[in-house]
Amino acid sequence: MMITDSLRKEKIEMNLDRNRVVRMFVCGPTVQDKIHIGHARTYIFFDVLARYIRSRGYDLFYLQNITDVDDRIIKKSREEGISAEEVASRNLNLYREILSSIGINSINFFARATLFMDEIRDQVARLLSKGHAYRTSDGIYFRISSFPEFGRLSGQSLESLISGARIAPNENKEDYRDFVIWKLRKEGEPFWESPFGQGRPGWHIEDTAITESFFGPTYDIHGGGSDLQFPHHEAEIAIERSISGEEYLARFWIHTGMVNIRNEKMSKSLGNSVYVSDLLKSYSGSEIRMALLKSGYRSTINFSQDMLDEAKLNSTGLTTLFRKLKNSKPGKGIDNFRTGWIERMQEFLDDDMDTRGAIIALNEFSSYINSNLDNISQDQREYAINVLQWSYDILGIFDLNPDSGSSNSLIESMIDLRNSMRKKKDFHSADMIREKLREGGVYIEDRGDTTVWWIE
RNA sequence: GGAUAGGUGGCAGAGUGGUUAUGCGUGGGACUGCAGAUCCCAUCUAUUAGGGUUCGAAUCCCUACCUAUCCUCCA
Repeated sequence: MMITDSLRKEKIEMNLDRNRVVRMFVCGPTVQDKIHIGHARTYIFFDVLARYIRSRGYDLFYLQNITDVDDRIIKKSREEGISAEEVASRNLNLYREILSSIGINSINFFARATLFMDEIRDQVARLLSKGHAYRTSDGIYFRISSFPEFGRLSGQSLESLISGARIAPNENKEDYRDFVIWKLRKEGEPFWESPFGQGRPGWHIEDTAITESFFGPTYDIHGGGSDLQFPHHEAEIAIERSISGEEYLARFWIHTGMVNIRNEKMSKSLGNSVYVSDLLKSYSGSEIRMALLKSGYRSTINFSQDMLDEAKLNSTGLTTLFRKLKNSKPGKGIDNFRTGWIERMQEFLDDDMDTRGAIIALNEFSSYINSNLDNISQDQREYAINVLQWSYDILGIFDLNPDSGSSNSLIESMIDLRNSMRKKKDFHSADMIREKLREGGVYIEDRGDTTVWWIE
């Protein structure tokens, strides 16, 4: 399959190896607060990518880090009078609940940074001994001048970073572009022991320590939001390659676009964050997935209520189709029945994970089956159910509604009674039964001489 | 100022030289006792502006204007 590699800045063949584990790492959140729709966009995309790669016969290990110690978490712990560890644990639990609500089930391991202190200290020590890092009075810094390729991923040259710089000067640093890898302990902050003094890790080195301990110095896929390209992913590359001497850190770099609100990025200061937990009050996880997967993964999404409402319609349509297929009676079959729908979706996904194209193909499939629903044979019906099942497994943009049509003698007999009323043209009584069923949460639909029902 | 994406109908959003996708919306029709779902047809005189290349440009080139993201908090 083809994928746009952020480092090479072109669409290239993603040649993975079926004979060994495919290693994918995606930058997870700092567990300081609830996650917003922008996080969801990124994690839903990589969830689909992971599912798809696996469906193609690869054994993929999907690793995600969790930043569970940082300035914002510490700030929050002070505000609430509880430990930073408690803040992090609480938000991590919330995070995992939300992931499961939006159908993200592909992550093999969540690596909390604070559980990898040995590996972090070890990386700091190796960088120091190789001359890639140095001590100051407030911490240990990575020496950016020792890694000339810094800036390649984000298209920034070291020089241009000087002219556009808007960072506060720090006289402790040799060069203000240097970044911290170990922060020495400050009063009232959590700290860990280390040979270079009590303190806590800098952000960038957490991820390299985690990936090195799971995958070694190189791995296959590194993903994350495009806002992490600079400086975070640049720093990861600089750290790990300085340590390993390898030509690369990850073979493929994949970045998702931002989700904007009214044309602006979500941020705390603008107060425009849309939290997933709030959306889940009105929309299902699969509807949220539909809304986000309808755009190409690299494009900026301008979030709106309309977008979700439209996705909800799309999603419901597919759920309805699945329900009908499960309940309808087979017909004689139609000639020249069109197949190849899964292959068509695969073509889209093989071309830079075009989920939007795959959804369009799925909608066409939906129209086609709906048009022929009363005529398709048992085999054709099973094929159609397979297509939907496959789409559900990979994209997760609608629901399979397992409750519908299962045998329930009370409901069935009420429907039989209603249909005999209808035959006698006693529509008043028939409508009353329908009303009663609806009060009990049972929806029915007359299709020719059969009646389909489901529970919402 | 630098880097990177873009600017397409009422809205969202494809399309890298030659029948103007697709979804939502809107109008009409079919089906139905009704409802629901679905299907069909139509509709919205759409390509930021100005030049250029070409038989032909949304697509390639130039200029201008505009927008977003990044340039050490960030998914």
